[in-house]
Amino acid sequence: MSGNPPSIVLLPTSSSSPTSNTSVPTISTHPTVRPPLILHQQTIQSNVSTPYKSVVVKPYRESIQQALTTASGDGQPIVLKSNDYLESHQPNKRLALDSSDINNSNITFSSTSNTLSLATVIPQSSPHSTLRLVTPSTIINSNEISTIQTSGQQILLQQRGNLVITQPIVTLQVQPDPNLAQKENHTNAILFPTDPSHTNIRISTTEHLPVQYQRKPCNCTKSMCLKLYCDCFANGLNCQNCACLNCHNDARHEEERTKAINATLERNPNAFKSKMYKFANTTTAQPDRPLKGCNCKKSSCHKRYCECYESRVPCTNLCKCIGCKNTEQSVHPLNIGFYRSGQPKTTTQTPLDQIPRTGPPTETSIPNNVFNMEVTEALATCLLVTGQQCEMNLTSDLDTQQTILKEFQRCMHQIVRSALGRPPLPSTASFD
DNA sequence: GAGTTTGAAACT
DNA sequence: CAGTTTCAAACTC
Repeated sequence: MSGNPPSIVLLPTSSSSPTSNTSVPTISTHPTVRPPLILHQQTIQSNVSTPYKSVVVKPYRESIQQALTTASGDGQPIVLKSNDYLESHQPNKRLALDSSDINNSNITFSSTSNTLSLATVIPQSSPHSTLRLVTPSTIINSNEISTIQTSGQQILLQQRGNLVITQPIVTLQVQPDPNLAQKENHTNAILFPTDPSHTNIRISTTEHLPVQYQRKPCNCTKSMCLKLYCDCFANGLNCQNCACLNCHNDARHEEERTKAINATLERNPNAFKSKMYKFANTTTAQPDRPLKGCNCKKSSCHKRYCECYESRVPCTNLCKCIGCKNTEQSVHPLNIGFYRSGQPKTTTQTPLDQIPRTGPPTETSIPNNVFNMEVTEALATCLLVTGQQCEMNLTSDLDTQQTILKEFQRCMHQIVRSALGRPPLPSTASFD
């Protein structure tokens, strides 16, 4: 590690002042006693969809100790006290930092011997501190700029040890080393052999994610992926595993990328926001999620050329389309705003919650055609999403099964009540 | 896989 | 603001 004090360089982002000049503001942090880290954990929206790299965990206590030690800017090691409370190890827990963490200079990081760690101290009134490891100690290849790419956001460890956060939201997924799982269950104080193969960053894929959570690689040839033509860029993401040519939408062209972001925002302050977002039951524009109508002429808004159609939202009076067939009636309510970013679905609202009540109620019988393809697909979607949420919440297999079964039960009740024309039961589903 | 169509974004 | 051009994705064959 060089003699330079650690510093955090915050590049302008879409959520920071878009009109600020393009020079890079630098915020230096010099933690003295303990890393002045306050992280708030936030629920990750289910539109988190992009590939991320994961890191392998060292034993928890050791990693925290290393993080705290190396994070000390004044060279004084911070030693874990016996009464410091270590948050239980949650290997796949997703934590998010946002720009306020940076702006308040309450993020710190450690980098020494090519390792990167982040730890948090959660202030409490008691004399105990709660320590949370954000990233485990991770060996970084010092020969090149190393990047932890997470959900399209990234933390960039430059060779001098500066930390560049290029997006306001940074999510990190920490993947447990299967070899460690048993040891850590036994005790988190066992030292882990410093085998680099266990600590190198490795890339995981999103193949296990449902299709709607996967990001399609772009194929740009002329825009350098620095125009809104590029879907990656438009979504505020760096290109990754794309087939684009002459791509500048990556960490190596951060300066250009930042300029492009600023230029785009100057032209269109609503760039990088979901355009078609709407809540399922309202057409009211949300304050920072403007509705935008389509302008289709030939597709009848029934092709994916139409952004409304692709977003599975019916066209509204904001649209200027001609010959529109993408109406409230033609868009199945199960699909309304469900798949795309800015999902309206809350943890208590699923596609099945949106099933319209059909037909006149009969007391005990339901129509034969209740289980049509759409209902079946919606049911499958609910169960799939439930499973996905469990996965993201690190729910155990057993609990996942139970949760899915409960969701199935709830869906069946919902379907039957819908078929009988009865109001839906208040949903109590929660996957926190 | 190549060529065409489409509509959003960019440009004038 | 309107018209035109550029672009990348969707679509067709």
